[in-house]
Amino acid sequence: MKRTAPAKKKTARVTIRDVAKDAGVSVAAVSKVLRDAYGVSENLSLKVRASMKKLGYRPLASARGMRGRTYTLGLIFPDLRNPFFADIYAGINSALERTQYQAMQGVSPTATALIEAMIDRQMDGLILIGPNEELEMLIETAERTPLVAIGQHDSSGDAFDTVNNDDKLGARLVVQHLMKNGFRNIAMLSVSEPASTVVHHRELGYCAEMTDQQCADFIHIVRAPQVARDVQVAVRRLLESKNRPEALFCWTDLMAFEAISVATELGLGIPDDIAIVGYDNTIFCDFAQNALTSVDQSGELLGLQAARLVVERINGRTNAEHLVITPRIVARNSSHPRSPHQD
DNA sequence: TTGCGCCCTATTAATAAATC
DNA sequence: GATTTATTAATAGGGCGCAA
Repeated sequence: MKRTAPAKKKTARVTIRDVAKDAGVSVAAVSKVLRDAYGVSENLSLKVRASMKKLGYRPLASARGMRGRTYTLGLIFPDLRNPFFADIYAGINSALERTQYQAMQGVSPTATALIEAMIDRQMDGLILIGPNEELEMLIETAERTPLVAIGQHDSSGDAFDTVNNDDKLGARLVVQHLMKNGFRNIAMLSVSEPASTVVHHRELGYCAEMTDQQCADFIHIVRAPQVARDVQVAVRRLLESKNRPEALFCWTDLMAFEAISVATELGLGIPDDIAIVGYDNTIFCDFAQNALTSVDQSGELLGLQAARLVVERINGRTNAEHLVITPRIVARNSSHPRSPHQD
């Protein structure tokens, strides 16, 4: 029995053809208006835009993708809990505001599957934030799609662009600041897994400055998995130990807040019993109960530059740019000089 | 099951038409 | 005649229908 052919699905979607017909111009003319391409009169542009508005036309990303552009960027964040990533996101958004590009986000500590998914969906370029992938893998990805990494210090050659803050300098600034305020026995709270190049650089900076300040004997790095419970256990052990440090440099604000919480629970005064410094200068540093000294690495600027670079890559730039932003310390109560009547 | 050809939608190179 | 503006035809990757 002959099966009746299914009725041809009538696409409700308005296409460039419908717009062209309505405006009385060619589809190519509409395409040019869409892309702000050269060779379109003001008059024609107005006509086309009026028709697009009237018909509610939206360009179809997949169809644009066939010709090489979807005007979509993929952002991959390692997690959503750290408010620092919101600063980066704000920067990316403000850079894209005046462009046709839209950013789509994904969240995964191991970006590999998400990278594939975004390439499958024909994203024009990717911005990876704090990627933990092997350098090899990043380079291989960069061969397939324009790529910019924020927070990746390994030398990538020309394969992809990087945007970083000077993490070694940031850590040095912390040590210098604490020394200036009278703290010499400074421990560092770091992360064990996954160990990104960012963590590594902060540890290097901490060690280098401690050595330069003749305090190499005090160098003490505590590494905990980036899980609230594990951090609390590690901090508690450190603060309860016989040779408790005078100050604790935490590799992110998020860890510093954990440290503040544990210190408070133990009845320790901040900064008289233990000074605490974070990194990222996230909004919660300003809250009175935290008053956390931190390093500002301007997440917004990092995001803004990354977005600019990836669009440049998409437009054909092949040589790499490696931007480094200078961090600055923002002092608050958590690291003020200790009260004079302390021993 | 395989393979051909068409369709989907938007862009672009080549070309034609309009304007100064 | 030169320059600007708009059109036509070719094209992209993958899904789908149809014939072999």
